[in-house]
Order: sequence, then structure tokens, then C-alpha cells
Amino acid sequence: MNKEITLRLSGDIEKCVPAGTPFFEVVKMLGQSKDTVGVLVNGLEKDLSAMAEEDAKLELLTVDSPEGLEIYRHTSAHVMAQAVKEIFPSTKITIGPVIKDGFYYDYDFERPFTPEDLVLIEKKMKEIIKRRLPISRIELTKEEAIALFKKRDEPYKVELIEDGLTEPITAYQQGDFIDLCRGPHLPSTGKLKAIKLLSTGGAYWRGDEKNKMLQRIYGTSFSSHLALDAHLKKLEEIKKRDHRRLGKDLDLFSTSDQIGAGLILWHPKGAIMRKVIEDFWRDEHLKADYDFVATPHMAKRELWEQSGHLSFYKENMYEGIDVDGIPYQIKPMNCPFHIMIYKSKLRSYRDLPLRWSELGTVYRYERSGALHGLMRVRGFTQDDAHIFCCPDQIEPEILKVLDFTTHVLGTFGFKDYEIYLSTRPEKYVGSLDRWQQATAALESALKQKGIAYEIDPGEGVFYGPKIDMKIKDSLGRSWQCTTIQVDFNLPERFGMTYRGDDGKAHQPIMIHRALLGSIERFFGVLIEHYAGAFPTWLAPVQTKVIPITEHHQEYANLLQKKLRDVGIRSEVDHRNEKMGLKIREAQLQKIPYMLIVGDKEIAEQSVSVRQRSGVNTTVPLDLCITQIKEEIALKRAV
RNA sequence: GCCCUUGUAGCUCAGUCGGUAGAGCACAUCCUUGGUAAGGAUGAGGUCACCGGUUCAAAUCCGGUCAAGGGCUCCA
Repeated sequence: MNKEITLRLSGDIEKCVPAGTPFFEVVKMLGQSKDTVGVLVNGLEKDLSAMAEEDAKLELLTVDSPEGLEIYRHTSAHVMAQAVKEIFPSTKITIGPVIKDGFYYDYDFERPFTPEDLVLIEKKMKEIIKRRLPISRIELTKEEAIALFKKRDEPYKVELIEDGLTEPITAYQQGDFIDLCRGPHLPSTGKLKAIKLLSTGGAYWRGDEKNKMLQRIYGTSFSSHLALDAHLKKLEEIKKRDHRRLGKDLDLFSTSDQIGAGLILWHPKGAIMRKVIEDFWRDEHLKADYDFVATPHMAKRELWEQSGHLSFYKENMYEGIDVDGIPYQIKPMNCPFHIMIYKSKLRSYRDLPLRWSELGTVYRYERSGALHGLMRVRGFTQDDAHIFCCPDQIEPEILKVLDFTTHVLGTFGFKDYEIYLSTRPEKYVGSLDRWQQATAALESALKQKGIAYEIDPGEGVFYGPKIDMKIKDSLGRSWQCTTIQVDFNLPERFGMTYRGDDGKAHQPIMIHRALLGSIERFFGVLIEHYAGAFPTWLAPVQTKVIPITEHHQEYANLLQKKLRDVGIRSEVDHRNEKMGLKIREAQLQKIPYMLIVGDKEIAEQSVSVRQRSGVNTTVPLDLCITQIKEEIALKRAV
């Protein structure tokens, strides 16, 4: 007779069961067997088939919880692997983890999987689900595990085990399929409901490009077809918002084979938006007590040696410019130039902090496969600034930057952030003292702001700790834009000093910061965030004047002039086309206001306003202009 | 960089077995003068990404280059 043990559940519920009772029995007693996919025993994930051995805190994991969904998807990945093995028995299985929004599994197979293969595999998966195969956990010693996977001719699994897995090694079996896996898993393949294979791609074994290229299949699964459909719909929406697509449709930017990969051509409509962004940026920097500097696009190789870029950033730098026999290189960063300005004269502690900003265009080598629209390019403009200060100014300056950042990003419509504090990495320069001081200053600033943040241990730059901010867009995706980095290294390397109140030379601290990151990338994020339907203050064409017939052109021109006189960007559609077509095209161009004028409007000096939303009103001409003007002045979001 | 896919008119894309290039949209001209998401006709527009090879003949087959797209981070 087993002794009774007590399982404590949430809400002070206690359940006593004999030791050795499997959790699925416990779950059944609790009447929760339908939705439960696993359990947390004292915070550790366990299979439903595991036994309750001793007194413990018990939590039930449903597929609606993040952990439960992980279990569900991990089993989905196993079912996919089983399906692949059944269709293509020569395939070797490798690893198949759960990722955000789904799962993947990497296979060693003689050729890439085709979309037709995916259809077959998905069909087979559904069949395996229908078989309702029980999934069982097997515990093995290292030798047993190696023997098992050698016998099954799965060399990748053997390698993983030999590479230092600790006993007990666990595997999961469903039907004839056995996979090395930590688990936990669903009790049966029959528990899976909505599953979809999405795409294929190459992936290196263990993520190392020196290793063999494997064939990866991505998929996702949900506990209901409704949830799956909603997810697929979101993927569609993401595709529709693709900034490369919209960039072309809205005539904002392009690239050209003849110019080169990763180099952006800004068309008039993109460039006017860029001007608006940059004007706003400059105005706000002036208000925030920054000064502007401007620096060249290249410098002698020697400068980059002194800055250390040629030792730690060489692979991202372009070289090969020869000026009268002296080697020059295009700049990948602006900092050395700002330092040279600092060093152009003696600085006093009374001068600090110095805040110097520049929209500085830099060029960095990116691997051809990494290039992506505006998000990853080889030439871009950083909204850069360097703050030179003494050590005890770090914290107030960081506070100021944080306030400034939320103000600037907020104006663009980004109100949600994820914030990371990255601390000292293994390879670093500078004294531990300084690291501690700077890290404490960053942390204290974040705490004072009451901002929630996560610590990214060891992810700081070698020259100092940093704060990274990711903005969340309208689809909930996050984008890294803002970075605020403390630097002890460059002031040291360049022998920067200021005269302190003691009359002695001291070394300033340098804070690098970019709020938008790069104008190109930020622009790409803006496009996707708004799906091209920009707030009026940003829209390249703010108003489209649409005369109904040729007879109304004069009035249309007058209206356009009035709009332009108060700084509203306006175009007139003079074409000999019907109004319906003109509206359609203005709508597709996502122009905020269509101003339609005909006989009626001329008679009463009014304008028929069709908003992008489809709302129609007729208002007196002057009122219409004032209202739009006000909306732009307030940078109102739509 | 590596693996896979793609590259045909300004855009989106057809083009079969290798036989010498097509549509819609956009553009131009004309007709139409209109009331809130596509009026009609006619016309112009191509070194089929580039280089080389096979062939009587290449957009099509082969090799290379360039560019674009997906993947290469979230470890059994």
C-alpha cells in the first residue's frame, strides 16, 4: 500500500493521492483532463504520464498557457518528424524545437523539400494524429541511448548524446518513431488538432556554417482551427504590410542593380517624408540642448587603427580608397569624427556635458544574404549623437536621453517598448570600477523612470554597458531601434581629457546614442506599422484635390495654392478621368484627404472632403484648410 | 558567405516539346465632361538580368556572374 501524498493546487486546494498515481489520473479526478497537456510539479514540467511521488505544489498546464502550448507544439514537431521518416525513410532526424509562433525540425535529406513534399507530409501528419498513438517516455543510460540511436541509424542523435547529455537520457516514443527528447509531451498524437506546415529552408547543423547544411521545415499548430486561421490571417497581414511592397506601390524608394545591393534610392515621396522626419528630429534636438556637428564620409586608415575599429570592426568596413598614396576608408561609424572635434581645443569641466548630434551616413559591409529591404542595408544614416560628460553626469544624462527617446518615438506613434540593460561581457576593456559605476548609473536611471526592463547579462559592448529599446508595432512585433551605450574605451584610446576644477586633466565618459537607429530602418518600421497609411503630418501627399470636370480646374488650382501657402502638401489630379477613378487611385496611394470640387463647391466656396477612412463631409474651404493645418501641427496620429 | 527559389514591357505575370514574344494595369493620343474605389477607342513600349557554351535554331537546355526572395538566432 503506497503512502498518501498531498498535492497543493492554486487557490489553496489540496489533493491527497497514493504515491505513484500518474498525473493524468490526478487531472481526471480534478475534472480537468480535457484541456490539460502537462503539469508543473514544484515548477518543473512533467508529462501527464509521470507519477506523483511526493508532496508537491502542482499546477496544471493547459494548451492556453505558454508552457502548455510549447508542449503541444513540441509534440507537433515530433509528429512532423515521424511523418517525414515514414515518407522518406532515408532521412536522418536532427533537432526540432519550439519557436515563437510555431516549431521547426531540421533533417538531413538528400535534397531540399518542395512545397509538394510539404503537402504530403502534412497529410501524413494528419493520419498520424488520427492513429491516436500513445506517446511514452523512455529513460535510458548514456550507453543505452547511444546503442538505441546507433541501431536506429540516427547519427545526429548519437552525436548529441555523446556531446555531453547527462543521465538519465530521455526519449519519447509514438508508434515506431522514437526521438531523443527532454520532453514533456502530450500523452497521445490524437490530442493535436490544427496543424500547418509553412515553409522550408536551409539551416546549418548546430547553427554553424562550417557544418553540413540541413533541410528545415517550419510549421505551426494551435489548439483550434479558429486560432490557426487567425494566425494565418496575421501572416497574410504581415505580408500585405511588407515595406518593400509598399515602398514600390507608394513610390517611396527603390534599389537598383546598377547601383549595388543594400543601397537605397529615395524617391521624391520617400524623400519628402525623410525631410519631415529629419526636420522634426533636428527641431527636437535643439529643444533638448543638443548641438549639431557634421563630418566627412571617409577618413585615413590610421584614424580607424587608433579608434580600434580595424581590430574589432574590420569585417564590416570597406577599404581600398587611395588618396595620393595614403589609404582611406569609408566610415562605418561617426564617433571618431566627433572625438576629433572634441579634441580640437582644450575642454573644461565647465563645458560638459557636450551633446553633439549628427544625421551621419555610414557604410557597413553586410553579408549579401543578410540584406533585407530597408531593414538591413549597406549604406544608411544614423541619427547619432555623442554625449561627452564626466562620470557623475552619466546618470542624469541617461535620464534625459530616456525622456527624450520616449517623446520622439511616441510622436511617431510608438508607445510600447521593450527595454534591455546589457551588462559586462567576457571580453571587455576598462576597469571593473568603471563598469560597475556605469552599469549602476544606467540601472538607476531606468529605475527612476519606473520603466520595466530586462537584464541581458554579458550582452554589453566590450567598451561599456548599454540600454537597448525595442519598439512594438501595430502588429505586436518588436523592432530594435534605440541604443544608448556608455563608452570608456574611445576616450582612453584617443587620450581625451578635460580640465577639472582641480586644474588637472581628467578623462571624459562618452555616451553613444541613436534613437531611431537608422533612418532607413526606422522608415521601414514606420511603413509596416502604419501599413503605408501614414498620419497626415508624415504623409508625402497630404491632400489630393480632385476636380470633377475640366471646368473645375481653376478652383482646384486655387485650393491647391491656398493649401500650399500654409505648408500643406497638395497635388491636383488634372487628368481627363472620371472622379471615381481619381478617388480610387488616391485611396490606393493612402492619401489622408481627398478634396473634391465641382459646381456645388464653387458656388458655396466649399470643398467636399473624403477622408482616407471613407468619411465624407462638405465644409467651407477656409475651415477645411485650418483643420488640416491644425492636425498637421499637432502631429496627430490617425 | 552558404543552401534553395526566382529574374520576360514601368508594374503584376503568361509563354507547352528548343522554332525567333503575349495579357492586364500603367503611359501617349483621341472620344467622353462625369458627384465619392476602375468610361471607351487607338497607339507606343522588349538586347527575355548579364557573359559564355550546346544546337541548323535558345526566353526555353548547360556553366558562370549580378540582383532579388526565403532560410541559416531562439540547441535533444
